[in-house]
Amino acid sequence: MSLIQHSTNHIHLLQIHALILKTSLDVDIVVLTKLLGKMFSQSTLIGYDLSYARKLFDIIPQPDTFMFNTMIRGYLKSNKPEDCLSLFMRMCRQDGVCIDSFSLSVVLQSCGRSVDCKNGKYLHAQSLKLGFGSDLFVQTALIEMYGRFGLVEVSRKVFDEIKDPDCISCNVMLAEYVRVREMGLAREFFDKMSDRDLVSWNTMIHGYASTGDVESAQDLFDTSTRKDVVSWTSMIAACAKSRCSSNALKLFHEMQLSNVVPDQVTMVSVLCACGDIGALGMGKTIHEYIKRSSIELDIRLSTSLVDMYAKCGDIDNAVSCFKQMRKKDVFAWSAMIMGLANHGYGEAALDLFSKMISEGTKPNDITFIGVLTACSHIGLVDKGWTYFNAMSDVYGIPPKIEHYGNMIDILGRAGRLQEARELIRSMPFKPDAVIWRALLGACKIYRNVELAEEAMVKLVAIEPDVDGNFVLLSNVYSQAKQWHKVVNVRRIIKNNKIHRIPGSSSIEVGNVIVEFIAGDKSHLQSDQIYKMLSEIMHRLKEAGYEPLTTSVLQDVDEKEKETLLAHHSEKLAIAFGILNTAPGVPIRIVKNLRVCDDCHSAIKIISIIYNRKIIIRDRNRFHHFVAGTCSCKDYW
DNA sequence: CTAGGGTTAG
Repeated sequence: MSLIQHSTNHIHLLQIHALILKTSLDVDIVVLTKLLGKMFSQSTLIGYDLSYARKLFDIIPQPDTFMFNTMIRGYLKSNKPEDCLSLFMRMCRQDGVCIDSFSLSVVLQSCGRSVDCKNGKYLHAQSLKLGFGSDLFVQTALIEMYGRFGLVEVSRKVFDEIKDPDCISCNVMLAEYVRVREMGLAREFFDKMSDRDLVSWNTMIHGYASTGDVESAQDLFDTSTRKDVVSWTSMIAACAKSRCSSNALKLFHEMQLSNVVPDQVTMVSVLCACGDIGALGMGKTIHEYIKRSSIELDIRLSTSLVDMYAKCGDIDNAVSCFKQMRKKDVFAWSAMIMGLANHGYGEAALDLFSKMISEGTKPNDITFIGVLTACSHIGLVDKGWTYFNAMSDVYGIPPKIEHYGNMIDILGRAGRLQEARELIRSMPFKPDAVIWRALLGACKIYRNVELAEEAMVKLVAIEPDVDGNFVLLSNVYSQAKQWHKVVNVRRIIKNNKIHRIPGSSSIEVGNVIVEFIAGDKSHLQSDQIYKMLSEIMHRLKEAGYEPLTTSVLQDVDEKEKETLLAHHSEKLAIAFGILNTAPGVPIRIVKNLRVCDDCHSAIKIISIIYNRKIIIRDRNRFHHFVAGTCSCKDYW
C-alpha cells in the first residue's frame, strides 16, 4: 500500500501490479482501486499500459461503483470511447452497482469526444430520468458533450439552466466557445464571469492563439496577474505556431526568469520554435535539460526532438532520437520520413515508410507529403507515380492539391514538362501559385521559354507582386540567352513596384542567431567579415571559380554584378561562420529563399578550401556541402 | 469534471 502511495512512476506501478499478479497476494479492493487510480493519474496510459490496467480490473471478483468509475474514467482519459461506453453498459447491468453522477458525467464526456450523438442524446435523457438533471457534474459534462457535437447553442441552454454555475462549468462553456472559434462570444462570456481562475484566463489566451490572433493573446497574457506553466506555454505555443519563433524563445527565457518551471508541453513548443529558425544549439540545450530533469519524454516530445534535429540540419541526432522511441505513431514516422527526405536521403525515407507499414502504422496524407518529397529530391519519377497512385488505391487517402504539387515538382525536375503540364490540366483542383511556380522552376532548369511564359501568365494573375516569380522568369530567359526579354523583366520589376523579399541567411554561434541580408553592413564585425569575404573570393578564383553574373537582375556593369553576388547573404554568413567557429566545425546556415546557382557552386569550392562541412537549409531542402560536392547531387 | 503540446507541396 505504501509502495503504491509513494510511487510516481508508472513503470514502477506496472511492476507492483506484476508482483500482485505473481504472488496472488490477497489484496483488498481498496488497495487495488488505489493502484488503478494511480496508474491513470500518471499521464495518459496508452496501448499495453491500458490493458495492464484492465487486467488489474478484471481480477477483482466484484468491482464496486468506485472501481468501475475509475476504470471508465481511465478509458476516457486514454481516448477509448468505445471501451468506456461498453464498460458503462456492463456497469448498468451489474447487480449491486449503482450509477452515480460521476459515472454519467464520464460517459457523457466520452460520447462528446467521439461525437457519438446517438448515445449521447440517449444518455442525456437517461440522466434526466434518473434524476441527475440538476447535478452540476452531469450538466457540465453535457455542456462539453453538446459543444463537441457542434451544438454550442444547446451547450449554452444547458449552462443557462444551471442555478449556481461554478467556475468549472463556466470554464467548460468558455472552452466550447473557443473550440468553435467564436472568440467574440467567448470574450463576452469571459467578461461577464464573476470569478475567473487561471483556467479561464488560459482558455482565452489559447483561444486567441488558435485563431491566429497573437496580439490579443499577448494583450490578455500581459494583463493577467497570475501566470502558471500553462499560461506561459499557451503564449509560447501561440508564437511558435504563428512562426514568431524568436519571440517564442524570448518568452521561454522570460518564463524561466519568473521562476515558472517548464514541463514537457512547454518543451514541445520551444523545440518547435528552435526547429523553425534552425537554432540547433538552443535545441540541444533543451534536450540536455530534458534529460537532466524529470520531464517525461512522451511521444509528442520525442517527435518534437526528431523534428527539431532534422530541421536544424542534424539528421544523425534526429535518427538517434527516433530510434530511441519506445512507441511510434503516424506523427513520429511522418516527421522522420520528412526529415530524411529533406536531407536528400530518399531511399532511407522510403525504406522507413515500408517499415512503418510493416509495423502496422497507417499512413496519413501528411506521411505521403514526406514520401513524395523523398521521390522528388532524388528524382524517382516512377516510384513517385506508384506512391501517388497507391495513396487512394491502397490506403484510401484522396490526394490533396499539395500532393499534386509534389507530383508536378517530381515530373518537372525530371524534365518531364509536358507530363507535368498535363497533370495540372487533369487534376481536380484549381491550380494555385505553388503549382505554377513549380512548373516555372522546372522550365528554368530545362530552358523551356514557351511553357515558362504560360506558367508566368497564370502566376501573375494569382500573385502579381511577388518578386521571386519574376526572378525565376528572368533566369529562364538568361538560361536561354534571350537577353532582350531579361531586360524587359527588369523593367517590369522596376516600374510595377514589385514587392522585394530580401534574401536572408542566419547562422547560430554560441546559441545566438545572427542574421544577414545581402550586402549587410550592420554587424559589429562587419569589417572583418568583408575582409574574410574578399579573401574567400580571391581563393575561390584561384581554384577556378567564375561568378555566374548572368543571374544578376540589376542593370549594372560586370564588376558590380560580381560584387553583388559576392555579398549574397549566405556568403556573408559563411564568412562570419569561418571567422567565429573553430577550424573543422561544421557551418550551418538557414536561408529564407532558395540558394542561388552561383552560391551553390561557390560553396562547393569553399568546402574544399576551408575544409569545412557546410550545411545549408534553404526554402526547399538541405544541402550538405562536403569536400567539393553537395548532397543534392546538383539535382535541385 | 475545466486550460497548454508533435508530422504538412514551393
